[in-house]
Amino acid sequence: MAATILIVEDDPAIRELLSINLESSGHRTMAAGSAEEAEQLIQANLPDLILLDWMLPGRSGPQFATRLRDNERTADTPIIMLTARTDENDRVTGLEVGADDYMVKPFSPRELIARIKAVLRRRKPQMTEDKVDVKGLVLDPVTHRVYANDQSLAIGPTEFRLLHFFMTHPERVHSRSQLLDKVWGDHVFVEERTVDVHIRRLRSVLEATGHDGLIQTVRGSGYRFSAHSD
Amino acid sequence: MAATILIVEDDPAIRELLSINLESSGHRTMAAGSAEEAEQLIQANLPDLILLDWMLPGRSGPQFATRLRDNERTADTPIIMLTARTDENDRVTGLEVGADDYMVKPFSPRELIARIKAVLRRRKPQMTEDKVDVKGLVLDPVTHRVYANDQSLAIGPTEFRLLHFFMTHPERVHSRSQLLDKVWGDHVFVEERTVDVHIRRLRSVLEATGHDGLIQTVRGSGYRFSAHSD
DNA sequence: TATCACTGTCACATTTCTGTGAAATACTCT
DNA sequence: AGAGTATTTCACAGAAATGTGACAGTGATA
Repeated sequence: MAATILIVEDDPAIRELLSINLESSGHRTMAAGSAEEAEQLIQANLPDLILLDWMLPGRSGPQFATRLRDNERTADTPIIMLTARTDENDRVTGLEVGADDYMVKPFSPRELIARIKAVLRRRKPQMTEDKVDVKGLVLDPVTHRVYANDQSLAIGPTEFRLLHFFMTHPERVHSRSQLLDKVWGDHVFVEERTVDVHIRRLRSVLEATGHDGLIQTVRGSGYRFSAHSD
Repeated sequence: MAATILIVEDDPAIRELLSINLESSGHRTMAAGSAEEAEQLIQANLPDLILLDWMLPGRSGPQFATRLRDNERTADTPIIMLTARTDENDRVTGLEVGADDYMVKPFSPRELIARIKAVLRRRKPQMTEDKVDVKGLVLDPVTHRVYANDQSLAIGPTEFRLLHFFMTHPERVHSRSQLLDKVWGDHVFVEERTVDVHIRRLRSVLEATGHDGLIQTVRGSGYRFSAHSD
């Protein structure tokens, strides 16, 4: 579950420490000393998770978190807040502001890694290696295979990612642009109509076993993957 | 099943004793007196297994083990903990922390060798001397030979290692860079496309008996060795 | 030294996948 | 029904990934 993690922390020593720890456990890191710097980095490359110090020069951590939440592009990027305080109120504020978790310094690298893992599992389920099974349709990220009732299906790379995203985020409507962001990656410039075509391709693969009904069109909004017949 | 074993132990006498014992049973050894020293050695040369003393100057054994587990590069290097204590709690802590086995000093060299063998068998299947057999394709690490339906195949060293790795880690998709790490060794810098060429060579050897179908291309991801026809 | 097996890399061939425009079809509302 | 969208479907050209054969360098061996 290698992820790209953005560290926002003004103390260079702590920044470096975090960076080394995370890198050594297989993540990629980006580091920023201020909110402004962080925004630039995010602009260039959207991270999978953000570690945000409570105290920042200029804008405060919670303020910045709010801003990230309000921005569509970063609205569902998980945030873990770091703070030196032990005040319970901070914890509340932190979570209110949309942080996913909260860590009090000093903390062990082990705990940090564990929390990151937990948060990613909760917020970015398609990054894990768990098998997903919906109504006899099974997708296994490890072997990179898709089975419909134990029969293996031939599926292209994009359709595989698309299906994986759908299966890990079922029962909810995804607009075409959301799908482009999540499945193609943000910063990718393709026509929205392209999504339709891949939906079509995915459906025709699933048709063989009748699983194409799982992908529903929500006219005017996008598509939904749902186990309920309608 | 000669392996490279790193001994991390602060008492020089015990270190030497272990080293002699292991060497005499065919293993290569590296020795470190502290966690820091150990890290340097690991950096230079990744061992196949680590013998880790419970008590170390500076960082404790379990702490170090945790760190090794968190680091991607050493995450699946087996660890055997050594301790003077007999306290059952330690055993639990040790295993919780990710150690593969646990030995109470003093122990017989015989027992040590046996445990090492057992752990390697469990964690590094491609290092054992067990024959692997998939669908009539038999690889024998001891004689360094490959048979397809009892007919011996001429196969080069790299193809042999590649096939061995595949056969001991079947069904799972391996990216080109993972294969380079595991088969060529980490720290080796070669083009990713080189993997393709060796896959080609391996396939053409297996073609004679139709076993080439076991090696599957997963477009966009890497290769997979699979017994399932598809 | 000559020979031989093996390796890594490259260039080119082949296969497969992708995104797009356009036409066909479906849906909604008046 | 008919106009006005929104989606589905198709075919295709360009792009990207993989397969393949050749080659030169290396080291071992005779």
